[in-house]
Amino acid sequence: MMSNSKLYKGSLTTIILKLLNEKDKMYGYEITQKVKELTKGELQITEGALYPALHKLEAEGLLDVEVAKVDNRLRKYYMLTEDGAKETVSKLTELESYIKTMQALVSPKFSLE
Amino acid sequence: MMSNSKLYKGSLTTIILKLLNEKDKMYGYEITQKVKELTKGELQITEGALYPALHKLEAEGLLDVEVAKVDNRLRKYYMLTEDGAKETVSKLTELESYIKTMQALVSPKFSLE
DNA sequence: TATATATGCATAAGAAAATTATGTATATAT
DNA sequence: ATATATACATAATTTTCTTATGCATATATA
Repeated sequence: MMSNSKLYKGSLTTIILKLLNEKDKMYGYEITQKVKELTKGELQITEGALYPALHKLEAEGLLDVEVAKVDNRLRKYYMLTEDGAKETVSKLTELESYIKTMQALVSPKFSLE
Repeated sequence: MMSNSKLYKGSLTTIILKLLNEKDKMYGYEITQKVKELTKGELQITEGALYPALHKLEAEGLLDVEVAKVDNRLRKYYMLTEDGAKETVSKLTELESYIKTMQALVSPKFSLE
């Protein structure tokens, strides 16, 4: 995670889960490139943040891993488990809620009801 | 800061600055109540997060402080400095950018250009 | 009258999630 | 030959929060 904003703290898990929800399996480096592409370079996921996050999600049983060798280089493909798919929905709901809450705080026109 | 979500990390400074941009001076406890009201209880700022954050903003020269005694109880009123007003604009721009970026990541229809 | 709740501040210990710096290794372009 | 891209990993440190605790006064309630 690297950007000029501190707001992304806490968002990495949500991002990983969402990407894996759209593409059934991805490897670490691929995730960093996809995020860079989707955000036009605005958000660069650092390896020091990404790999520990992937390991944690795997340890929690939200991701399964599958090792492959491509062009003589190692790749670790990650995919959502059933629990991971549920957690993705939950995280996306949280994100939506967060955005609404922040809009209510900073722009009165978005008041909550 | 206390809620069902972990996404609020990094948002507290933005919230404080924005509230002080709308009301020229506020004290800590008042900020916690205002946030609770605006978010319908969704977001509860804890004292352990708020007071250190206020002290840090003061140390950075973004806030000025003014002590008052009301009903025999102490209040520390905080207000934006000139730098604080500039930083508020910057933080709100960051928040807007964060929301757009996250929407681009989680909902393809909000792609960045 | 005792006691809980609200108001108002503060800090310390610990956890979570990043940043920054390293390290290893292969493939490809200059 | 050398830099850049691909691909993984971890360790030290920093930031920001949670949880717990402490002090003190005012007010509502049992």
